[in-house]
Amino acid sequence: MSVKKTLGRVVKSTNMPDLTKSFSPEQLAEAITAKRTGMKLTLIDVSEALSLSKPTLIKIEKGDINVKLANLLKVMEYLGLSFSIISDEHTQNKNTTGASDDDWY
Amino acid sequence: MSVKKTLGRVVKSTNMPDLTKSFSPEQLAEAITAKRTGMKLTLIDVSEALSLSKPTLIKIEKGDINVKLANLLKVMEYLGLSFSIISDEHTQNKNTTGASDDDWY
DNA sequence: TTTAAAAGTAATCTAAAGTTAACTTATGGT
DNA sequence: ACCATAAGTTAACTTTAGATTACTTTTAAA
Repeated sequence: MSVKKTLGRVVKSTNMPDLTKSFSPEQLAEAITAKRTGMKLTLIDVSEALSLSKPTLIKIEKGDINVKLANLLKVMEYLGLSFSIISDEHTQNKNTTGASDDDWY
Repeated sequence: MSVKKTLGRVVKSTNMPDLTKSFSPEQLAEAITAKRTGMKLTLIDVSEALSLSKPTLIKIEKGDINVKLANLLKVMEYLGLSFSIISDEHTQNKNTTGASDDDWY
């Protein structure tokens, strides 16, 4: 249930977030905590597995952005989380020079 | 052209990134540089606008993950970029306790 | 309601990210 | 070729995120 298919390919499930909507650092923190607890892991579990201190993990899960990107990525990768990039507006200066390979941003 | 439709709904255009695909730090760096140059901004422009040093900006645009998350977010926000979160696998431990509000991760 | 485990906080110290400033190497225009 | 501007590098110094340790608080079983 709740998994919609289109032409045999999974497109969306009701419990999935809208990937076109940008996430705030707080939401990212919430997602990390939720994923970790969902996997029944304690902070110490993650701490030992990644050689990161508990205070640092707590900062990350509190949404504190004064952390090293490398540490955040380590945690996300360990928990099976990744990110995608969104270019906020669609009001770009559509260049005169024809569309190149990666002119979406 | 290049816009594929499935059951009448736009799914993808070649110039748009697949938001369901996770981005690597290198790709993020590329996107930042591309967006900045597309906006005709120099590193010094951004540096002065955000009170960030040039070496730090270069680290960010080189894909160096040993940077403060806060600095990366500052740059992204200034350029109109944001991120969304992806839960990598579909092999979650579908909890016995019924699906809650945000159990997608 | 104890009690143990997990979460969270605080202080100190160290490793490293960030700044500044000067320099070198592209890049593009005239 | 020349010149100006942007990009990138390097070194010395400053700032701060992260580790450690110990402590406090919360949570949830027994």
